[in-house]
Amino acid sequence: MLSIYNTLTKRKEEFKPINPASISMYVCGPTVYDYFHIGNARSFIMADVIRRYLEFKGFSVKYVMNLTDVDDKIIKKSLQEKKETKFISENYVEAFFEDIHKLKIKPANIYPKATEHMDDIVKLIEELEAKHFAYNINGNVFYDVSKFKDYGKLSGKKINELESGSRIEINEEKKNPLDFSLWKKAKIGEPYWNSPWGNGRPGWHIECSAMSCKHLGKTFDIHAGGNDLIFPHHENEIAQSEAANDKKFVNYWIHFGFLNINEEKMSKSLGNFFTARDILKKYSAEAIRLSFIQTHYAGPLNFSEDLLASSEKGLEKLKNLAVRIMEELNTQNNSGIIPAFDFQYYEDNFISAMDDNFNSPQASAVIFDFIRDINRILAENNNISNEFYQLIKSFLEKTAVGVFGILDFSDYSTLNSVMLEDSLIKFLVNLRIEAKREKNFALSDKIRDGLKELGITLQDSKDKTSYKKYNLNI
RNA sequence: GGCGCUGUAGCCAAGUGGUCUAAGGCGAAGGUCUGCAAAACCUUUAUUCGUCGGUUCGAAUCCGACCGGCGCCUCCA
Repeated sequence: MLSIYNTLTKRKEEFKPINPASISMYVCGPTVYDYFHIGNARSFIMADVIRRYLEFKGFSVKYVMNLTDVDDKIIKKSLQEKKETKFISENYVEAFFEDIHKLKIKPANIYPKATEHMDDIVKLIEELEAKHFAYNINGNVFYDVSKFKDYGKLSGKKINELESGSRIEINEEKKNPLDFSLWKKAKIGEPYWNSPWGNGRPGWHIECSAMSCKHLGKTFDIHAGGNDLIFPHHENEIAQSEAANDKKFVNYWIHFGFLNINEEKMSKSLGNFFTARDILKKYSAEAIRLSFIQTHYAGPLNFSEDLLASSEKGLEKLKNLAVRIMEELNTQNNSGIIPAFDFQYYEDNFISAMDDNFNSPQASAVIFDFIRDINRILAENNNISNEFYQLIKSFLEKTAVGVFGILDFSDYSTLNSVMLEDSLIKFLVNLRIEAKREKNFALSDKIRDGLKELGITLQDSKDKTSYKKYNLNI
């Protein structure tokens, strides 16, 4: 049974999909005014892991991630760089797709853009206006928070307490300081769209209500995003959607913890800001993913180069086993033994960890236990049948490859191929074996060191020499 | 001021009433194997879970106080 911690109820709840044949999941995507940072990457990767696990469980998932391409920050950037907003947003949309591809994030089914849903947005605001949840002041339309009686139910905030917080900027036009913009009147030089209230653009929250409803329906299963979106963004989405539709907006709210640098929130102003793009220049996507997977999604994550380096090392174990499997599977051995090994035990443990609110750190521990125990079996037995290697592979295919995305067997599939490069390596390896036989260790070491410089590592075992090519992804 | 999260080995990090004399990764030490390496395996590395009390047959896990760290309430994943 899969249980999920729901921010709305502050409890772990059994996951009951509206329609088990197709789970509806919406994740808040980026505002495309810059390359996304490593904190964004954490949310995107953990949402990806959740999505992959739901698919592992046999669900089909309709996964929607919005791209916010109308926004103050985009306008600001366009003024700074003296380029059209459309140019800025398109540029960073492209960069976004490049980065998530590099991070091995499965693409969403739909990436709706705000600029392509203006009709839906305008229609939603009109509905809110007709139901008296919205008011128009000189072309600026606001949501009247006082009309929505459940306001604050997600974030646990109360309207009167928020007002006394006094950190809210007073806007003369608003009836209540907490009221938020649904439609902003265009200023000179800003991009605008036509509407019943004049030329303008949508407020920040309305696009998500409009687009999620359009693509997933008035009520859908899962809505996920970073912790800081709980208030006001998600709170306001609920207010808009439920006021307009008279239906519960979302069944399960999932929120991701922050990524901190030196125990502090990463932010541009603190100067501890890293884009995913920059991190990817130095560390593999798999190491980034494993670093995140080894911390629970809801808690804070202390990010550092040490963390990535330690994940990179941990990954070696997994890769070494994968290489070995692929080598063995390239030989024909169907007559060997099949050692006793309870694959089901590991799979059951993996599932029960992930079923418990996606406890990926525990599930990753199951994979590492599996690797250790399999390596022991491989060390203790000779002449193992390919069938056994196939079973190992299929466990890893389901877990490390399928759910976590930290391994890709296709990286190793050409390892023992008949390609020229491999033939040459084999030739040198055989030359070295001859040298070793003649106790000419100076020559054998020279060959090994020479290959090492080219990124090829040799490993001797009792009866043969295998090799490993680094930088396979590059 | 309001709301919420958090403090577990050298580092990262699960576990939230008994199977915990506490998983997993990194690091460190020793060993097996090897011409030497590498890889892999084995052993060791927290009698203890911020501090002090309480509840309980039993607590890292519940309650209270205290000390420390962080976040949200304003754009933010």
